[in-house]
Amino acid sequence: MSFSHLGLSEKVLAAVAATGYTTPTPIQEQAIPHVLARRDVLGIAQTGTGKTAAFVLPMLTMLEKGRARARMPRTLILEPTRELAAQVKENFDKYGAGQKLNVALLIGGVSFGDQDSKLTRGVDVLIATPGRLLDHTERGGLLLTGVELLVIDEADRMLDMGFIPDIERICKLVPFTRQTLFFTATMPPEIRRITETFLHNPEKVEVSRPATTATGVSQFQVSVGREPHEKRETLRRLLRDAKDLQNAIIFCNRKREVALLYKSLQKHGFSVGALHGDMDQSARTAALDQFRKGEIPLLVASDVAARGLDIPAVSHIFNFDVPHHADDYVHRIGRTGRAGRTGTAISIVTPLDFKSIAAIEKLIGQTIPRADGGAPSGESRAAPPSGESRPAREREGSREGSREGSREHSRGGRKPRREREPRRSGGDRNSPPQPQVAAFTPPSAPPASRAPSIGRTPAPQPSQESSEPADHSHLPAFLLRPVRARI
DNA sequence: AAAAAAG
Repeated sequence: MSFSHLGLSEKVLAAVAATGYTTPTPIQEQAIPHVLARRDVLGIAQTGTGKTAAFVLPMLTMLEKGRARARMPRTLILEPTRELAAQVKENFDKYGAGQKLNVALLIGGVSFGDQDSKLTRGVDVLIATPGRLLDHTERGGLLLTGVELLVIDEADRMLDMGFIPDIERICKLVPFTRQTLFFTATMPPEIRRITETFLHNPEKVEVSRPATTATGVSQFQVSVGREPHEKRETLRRLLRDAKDLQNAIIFCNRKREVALLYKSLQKHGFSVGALHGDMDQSARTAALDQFRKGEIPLLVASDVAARGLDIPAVSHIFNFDVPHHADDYVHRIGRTGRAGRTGTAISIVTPLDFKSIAAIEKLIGQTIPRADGGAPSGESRAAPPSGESRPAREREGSREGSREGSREHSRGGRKPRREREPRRSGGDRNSPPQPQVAAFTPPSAPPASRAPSIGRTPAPQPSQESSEPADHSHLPAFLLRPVRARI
């Protein structure tokens, strides 16, 4: 199976080849020919399935002919969040490098004027979030009557976010005869209804979605009391003890909590970024960039980061707060274990969260093993602590690429288990000497007094005190904030 | 109960 017989242009094939991809994903293989045949497509797929390229590549092929007129974009892509919009833009930049295509990003939080002047010059591809797009159309700087192809991405999420009325308005502004590509991860009744009005005789393309959680993701829960500081202490300990932790997204339910936890982790010396919707767009972009590049290993985030964001190599997800919606849990932990990799997802659970956890377990059809000792409900303690994710590691065999290969293996302390030193050095070869390590030694301990948690792990945990004051001594170097403060 | 998106 290769890209070459899907009907893509030479230029696009060359661009794909240049990125190193050789085999289309199922959604790409199924959708691309239909898109090129100018059919409407109903795509049921989540991010991580290669969905974005499934529309970007054929669009690039189709756009090779013709050119844009002022204020009249030829194609329009709607995304629920600014970050997703930016991510799609990057795809056009990557695959469309050889084409002199005008691609514009219309999102909130950034200069309106720049966007307007770009529209004036004419754009082939407009990628937008609904609010800012409507802002432009209402001010008259944008005409959608020339749109030949409309992409509605992450439709179910737009529904959750209350965007559907906006989408309906936008759909009235584009020609009835346009081609429409509609992507959604799920098919709730409301979404089914709008597909009937937005799409004309669509080709349905469905890829087996990991309806719940990817198989390569080891999930655990850790019980704590309800005091905020207990959760923070527990998180720090989990971060210190996690095995194979390369980077992690730490989800909170509220923006305020994101800000708070971010500050707390910073105070404790962690190299951490934050991401939520009340931050400046520039700060959002910067945080995400740094996290993607590996400059910052930890990202505290609201659910703005829960869906769709494509960060291929997230090793750990922490739910600092258990999401109240089971769906959100699935989306959050979907940020790890991507592209066949393995990952670990750990939820910090207070007594207030039992109902949510029950709902989550029901949805995903499995129980989430406890990584801690005392199960308040008087249950087992089963699982290995935190990042152990033993099954994942064994399955894995060898780590992907050498990229950051050095970081893992850092665990110390615990049982030696399977020497892998030889491979380690191999893996390090290409990476810069990484400070690191010795780190994950079972640090001078979890607040042993603190009941819950991982405290009782196989490893003998010296019971000392971890007094709130920053105790960096046991942090893996890469988790540490550089001395010279960055901002 | 909260997040996101327009200001």
